[in-house]
Amino acid sequence: MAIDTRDRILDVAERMFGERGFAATSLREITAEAGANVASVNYHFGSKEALLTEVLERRLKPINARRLQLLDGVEAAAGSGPPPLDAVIRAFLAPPFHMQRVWGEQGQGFLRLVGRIHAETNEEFRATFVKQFNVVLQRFTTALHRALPQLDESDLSWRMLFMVGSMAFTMSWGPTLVSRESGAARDPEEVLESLVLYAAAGMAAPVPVGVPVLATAGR
Amino acid sequence: MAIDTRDRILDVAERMFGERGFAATSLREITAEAGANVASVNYHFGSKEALLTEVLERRLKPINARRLQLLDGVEAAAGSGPPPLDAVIRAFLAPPFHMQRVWGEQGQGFLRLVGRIHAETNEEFRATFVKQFNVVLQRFTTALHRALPQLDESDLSWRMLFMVGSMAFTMSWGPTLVSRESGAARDPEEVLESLVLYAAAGMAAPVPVGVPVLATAGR
DNA sequence: GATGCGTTCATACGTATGATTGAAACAAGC
DNA sequence: GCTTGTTTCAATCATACGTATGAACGCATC
Repeated sequence: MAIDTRDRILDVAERMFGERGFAATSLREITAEAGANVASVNYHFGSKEALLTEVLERRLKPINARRLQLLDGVEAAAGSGPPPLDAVIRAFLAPPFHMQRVWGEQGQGFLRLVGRIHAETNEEFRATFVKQFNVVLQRFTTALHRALPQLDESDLSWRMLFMVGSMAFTMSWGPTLVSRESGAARDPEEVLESLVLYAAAGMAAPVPVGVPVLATAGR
Repeated sequence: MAIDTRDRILDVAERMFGERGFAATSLREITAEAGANVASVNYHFGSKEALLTEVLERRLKPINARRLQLLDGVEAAAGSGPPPLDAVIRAFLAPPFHMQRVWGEQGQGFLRLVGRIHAETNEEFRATFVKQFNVVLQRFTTALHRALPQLDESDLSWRMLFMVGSMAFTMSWGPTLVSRESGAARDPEEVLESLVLYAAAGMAAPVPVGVPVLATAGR
């Protein structure tokens, strides 16, 4: 075999988890396709869940690191003023799309998995996943708040949820769409730019009119 | 028991599929909680997959019917002119949020399931799901195209993907977020309005400038 | 060429799964 | 009160699962 058993397992698991989901993929399928023994997963990773964690971390760490790096650049360029909205958004959205190109076909499987991971596994695992994400989220929340001072905390949180949703969904379904409708096919970079444009406009949408109800005494 | 075994199974399955996912939920767990025998699922529905189909259709049919009904109203009001963008978007997004109120807590479980279903099950099942959705998608694509004539077909498709992504993600994660950060908590109707505002702005974002390839992706 | 160590292997364990069966319980019509 | 059709039940099926075990292998180092 060309590469390490451990890496082959990671690659195959990444793709299969992305295609069928975590629970629906058996270790036997993974190891069979990876040309390894069933026991090798438990030898190298300890358990199926630990394998998933490893699959995610392998890709997620550099992505999140890159996000922070890009944000650093954006904030440095902005000096003491508010950072440009689209630059902040691009710093957040670009890394996964770029990795897609760097990692090739393998990376694509991972993106689908990330799109899925939000929906799969149990609550505690989601918590682990979110935790890893928390530093990034914190930094970008602050930056976006500076770029959009007219939004209150609640509006900003929801709009970030919307943005992440678009991203996750695009990662998970984009490949399917591209392969089906040739009309909509485009380069990942183009999709990224479309998404940045869309998200920036959505983020900058007018503040919701102060609905009279407003029983939120807490603020 | 108060109601039919069949309905009890549907209710429990809806909630459990939403909470843990399809593959990770066993028929035994469902029937145990529903106070029914394991065999009852196969008696009433034929298989586990058929149960999922039934769970989805029960809620999805009225939602999609309502979407088309609302769109009819919007288009009738617009006469021969282009329909207002936010009205079209609201016609699409409102039904699931309204049903959430009508159906109460049960409906919430369903929304999470819908948010998930995009990511779960095999490809063929996704196809079935999409097919049911196709008429709705077609109608709304046309309407949006009339509201946004400056967008070409490809841009429109991608932006609709972004919009559906926000919606699905919000359905799946909204409840979790609301329960965690009390600061972000709000009425489903308010969330809907935020989402409509966000999506309308994103949809109406300026057409992407025709960038020539622009290979300088990462600064 | 023996030793030690990281890796891979065939194989088995106990459990859980979705599905099926045939009998029992039930309700309704006559 | 028997009949008929529907629904529920306990029990069982074959299969698949994640994990564990201990022996074999590859290959350095001595």
